[in-house]
Amino acid sequence: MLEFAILGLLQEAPMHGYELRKELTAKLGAIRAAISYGSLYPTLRRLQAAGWITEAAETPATAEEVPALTSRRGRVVYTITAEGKERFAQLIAQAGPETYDDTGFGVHFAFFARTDQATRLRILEGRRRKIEERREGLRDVLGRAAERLDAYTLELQRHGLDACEREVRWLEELIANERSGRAPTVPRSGTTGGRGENDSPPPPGESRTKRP
Amino acid sequence: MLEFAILGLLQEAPMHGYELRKELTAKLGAIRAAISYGSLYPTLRRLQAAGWITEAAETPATAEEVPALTSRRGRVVYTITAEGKERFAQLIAQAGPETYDDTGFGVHFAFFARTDQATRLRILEGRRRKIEERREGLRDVLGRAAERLDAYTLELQRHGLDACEREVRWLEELIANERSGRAPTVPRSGTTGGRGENDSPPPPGESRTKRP
DNA sequence: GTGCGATGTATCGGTCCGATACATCGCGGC
DNA sequence: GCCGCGATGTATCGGACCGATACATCGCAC
Repeated sequence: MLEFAILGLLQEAPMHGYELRKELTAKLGAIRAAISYGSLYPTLRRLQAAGWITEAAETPATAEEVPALTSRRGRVVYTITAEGKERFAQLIAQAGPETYDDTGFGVHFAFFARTDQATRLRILEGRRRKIEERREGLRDVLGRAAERLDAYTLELQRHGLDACEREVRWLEELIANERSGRAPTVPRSGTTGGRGENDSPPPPGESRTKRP
Repeated sequence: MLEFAILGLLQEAPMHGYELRKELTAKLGAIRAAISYGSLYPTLRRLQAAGWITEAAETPATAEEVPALTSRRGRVVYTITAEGKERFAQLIAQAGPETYDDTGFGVHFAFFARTDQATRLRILEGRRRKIEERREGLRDVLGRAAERLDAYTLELQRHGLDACEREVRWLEELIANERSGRAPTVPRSGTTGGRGENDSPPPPGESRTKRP
């Protein structure tokens, strides 16, 4: 999962670890807490060993300009390689069962702009199927085993069931949009925040790269 | 987390591993997938080593009745000890930061029937605070960094923001109920499933033990 | 009689987290 | 002038948990 996210992000621009974590947090903030350095750095090491990324000490501006007096601990900038891009494409193509769990789906969705439409559709439908199964499980428990459980546990299941139904509806909208080639914008019913007129959806293009 | 859940469940009845997993899945189905044996068995080992639980080969009915012909691999039944109950109470009392993340909160909530009211309130408020923070983070990203992100990432954030707002409202209801001493039932607006008149909320008592 | 799904116990490698350590930089307050 | 403090930045270590895998029994349907 982390591997996938890193390869995805580094395609937008080379970055050093700290920056990577910040971007990752911004992009995935909806689905998981900030990722830990205890996972990030070893993963970067692993990706470098595999040849998907290269690491390079940051260039000290114009080299002569900066006096080596302070000798600041160089930031290590990571850049994705051609093999890394291939690897990313390959990871997108093979959507296994782990692609449909909460984290896996979220991460894949976050990089849908780099995913072809057929795969997007496949993933959305796989996720829907998975959530429908969870929903049925919760309905079963609430129906059959309700008397065995205390009021708090039941309330938890009801809340979970609610979330499932809501997500299925969300996915349905996204799937419908996907099929009709529209942008991934789901109509919101005023409940969200306040003003809701700042959307202006861009077309679902694949390109989104920072160019200096 | 697993330790907490196991100690909580074993207070309802002694169980063997497979059964434990099934009950755990039923009780926590709303918040996480089925737990893995790769975590369950080592954890049981650890709990036994610490003295919180005892393990015993299942008694073969009336001993003489059953012929040892088949010599079925005895199921190992785990029973919580007095120290284990103490440990559980202690784990409830000290609600650290990990009590408020998604999984931690869910597991604690599932055992609210064994938690005193003051602690319930504390945990609910801690969770609310945490979700409010996440919500603010998402609003920031959607407000400030919107133009940097693609349409899919934005849609993901919006969906997450929605979920946050919904959960905060849910928690508000639960907190209000808790303060007024009512049962943990949140009014549902028909959206859930179908019939919604089978509630009959029991009083929020602490007792819920299967007695044979 | 035989295959097959549920029941049941168990291990292993790998991913990820949380705590911790350490160093630099810029800024505001004293 | 200088001191602390929060942001920036890299890194490791132990432990929790997962997914795959292995292996054995039981009951039932075909």
